[in-house]
Amino acid sequence: MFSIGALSKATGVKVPTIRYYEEIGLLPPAGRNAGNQRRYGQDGLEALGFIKHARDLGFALEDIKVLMALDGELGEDCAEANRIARAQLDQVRARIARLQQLATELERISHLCDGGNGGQCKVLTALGDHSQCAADHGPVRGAD
Amino acid sequence: MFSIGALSKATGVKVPTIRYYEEIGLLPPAGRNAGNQRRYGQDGLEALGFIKHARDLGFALEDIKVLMALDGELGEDCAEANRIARAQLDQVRARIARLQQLATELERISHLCDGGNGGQCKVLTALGDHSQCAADHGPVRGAD
DNA sequence: CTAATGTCTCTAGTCACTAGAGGTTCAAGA
DNA sequence: TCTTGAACCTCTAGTGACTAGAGACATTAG
Repeated sequence: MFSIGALSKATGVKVPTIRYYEEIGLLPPAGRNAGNQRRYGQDGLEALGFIKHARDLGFALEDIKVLMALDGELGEDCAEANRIARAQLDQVRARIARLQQLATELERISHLCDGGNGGQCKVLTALGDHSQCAADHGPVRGAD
Repeated sequence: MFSIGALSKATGVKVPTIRYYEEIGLLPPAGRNAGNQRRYGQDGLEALGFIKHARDLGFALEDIKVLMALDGELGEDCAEANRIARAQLDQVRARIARLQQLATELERISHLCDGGNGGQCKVLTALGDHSQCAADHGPVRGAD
């Protein structure tokens, strides 16, 4: 039996985060001891480990909820799990492409300063003027 | 003179977002017409354009605030602007590296399903078990 | 003049946590 | 057994960068 602190150490997930996961229904409500403190068994450890790893891979909590539900189903729907994983992969690839454009653009802007300051900051000018951009970078939004 | 809607169209920043920028002090409070509606001039257009472009490049609103303050200073502190731009570039590069590891890991997990389902979903197993991972990917956190 | 669209303020919701207050329980040492 | 300090409890509020909606007022085209 683990306390919440022991579970936290074992998984690397912070204590308030574990409570938060329980609150939003991602983790089933933990059993309590006589003093109302949470106690976890092996299944709790495994569930939180799953969540942690999936989060590290960039999955949204909603996706993780679906994946965990699949895990409990008869036959474990591999197709659906794979679909979610591939969708996540697509997102990650898209984000990489996007960030690479930004890196290129930022490098360009950054080099404008290398030659010194001719009365006006070219970095600020470049940041203000999209039309100077080589590529048509759009916005990057969304989490990890 | 632009209305807030016209400014929105001109810059691609949504109307509530413009009001939000004003609220947090990123944009100076707009002048109002007789009916209490915001009216913007060329300077408003330029300021919002600057913000939009910087946001597209991934800068945080706080950084943008600093950059805009620099822009108004005598001599325009190029060194400081450049420092912020380079810091942003470093962040972007780090995020790219991180995401590339994740993509590799997700590809591996995703391929586990290609051979069909032998009674247990290997995707779910792989997601649950970090020890199967080739690289030691950590968490990816933080916005763009 | 009327109807439709635009704008106003205000509140609350999003995501995935994080921080802090104020109180209770546990575990180890004296 | 007592004490102390760490760990735990619940609850509220804050983060960043918006987004959504309600209900009211303003503008504009026909």
